[in-house]
Amino acid sequence: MKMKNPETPRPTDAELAILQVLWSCGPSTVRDVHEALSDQRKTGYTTSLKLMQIMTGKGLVTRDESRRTHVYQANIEQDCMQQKLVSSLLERAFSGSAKTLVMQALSGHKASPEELAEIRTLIDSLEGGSK
Amino acid sequence: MKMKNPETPRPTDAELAILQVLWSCGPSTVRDVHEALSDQRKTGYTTSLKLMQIMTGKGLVTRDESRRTHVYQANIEQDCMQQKLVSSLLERAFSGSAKTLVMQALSGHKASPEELAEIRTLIDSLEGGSK
DNA sequence: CACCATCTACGAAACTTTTCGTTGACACTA
DNA sequence: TAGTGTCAACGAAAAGTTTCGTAGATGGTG
Repeated sequence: MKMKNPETPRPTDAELAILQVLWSCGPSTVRDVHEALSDQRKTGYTTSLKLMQIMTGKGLVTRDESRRTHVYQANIEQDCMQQKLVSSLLERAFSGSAKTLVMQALSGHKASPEELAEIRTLIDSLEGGSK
Repeated sequence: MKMKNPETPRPTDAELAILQVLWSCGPSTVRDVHEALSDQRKTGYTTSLKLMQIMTGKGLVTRDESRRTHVYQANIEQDCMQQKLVSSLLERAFSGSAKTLVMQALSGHKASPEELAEIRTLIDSLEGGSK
């Protein structure tokens, strides 16, 4: 077991798909994850296994090896990773302008009136807090 | 010159950095782009050249070869690419929930009151339009 | 013209990502 | 206990990305 960067790296697409499963299903075996992804990804079991081993090395996930069938879990909160990914995209494609990113997200994808109301509430609190 | 996908692929990080320069500076030579990136990227001139040649093959950029020094320009609008990237992130990391993405973007990065007001105006128009 | 600077093209090396075949260990069961 | 099935580990192949060295062409200068 080797220690790497204290900060977890940006996951690749395939790795992110696995994290999504771990976030939504909680600690899971390779078999569980592979089955959960079987409709979106038509790759073999050992591919999922290999990815999860690599992710363990990167610190993206941890695993319980106490039993023969290892149980994996995400090593970073979903919120935290989402924050990382948004920040990264913001820097790489939006020159840091959160406004532009939000406008693109809202104008390109329909959100329900309820969701829009929630966002409005957040904006209210941000404005209020900064005053 | 070979035709590829009608749809431009998602650019890599290095490619996106080059697109940023082309968007902000307009049509540019390899030399121009390389110098513009010289403080963020400490790679050689031929690396930038190679990337831009690859991007030409992918359809991300086009070039004017009529003179010895080729002039490159982005083959996709900045808005359009931003839309693609946000959509991609939305699917890969947010299960399609624009609301969650927007909330993460706004709560993690401060936007000015003016920007918040603009976003609010957009929300207003979205609510009005959907009614 | 001969030299020098700049540019494109080509190819290869290093690295990362994605994929899977094979092997050996382990557990269950007939 | 012998057979069957599942699992982790390993290595390697395939594909994509990033980097640069070198070569050849071109244009300008003395």
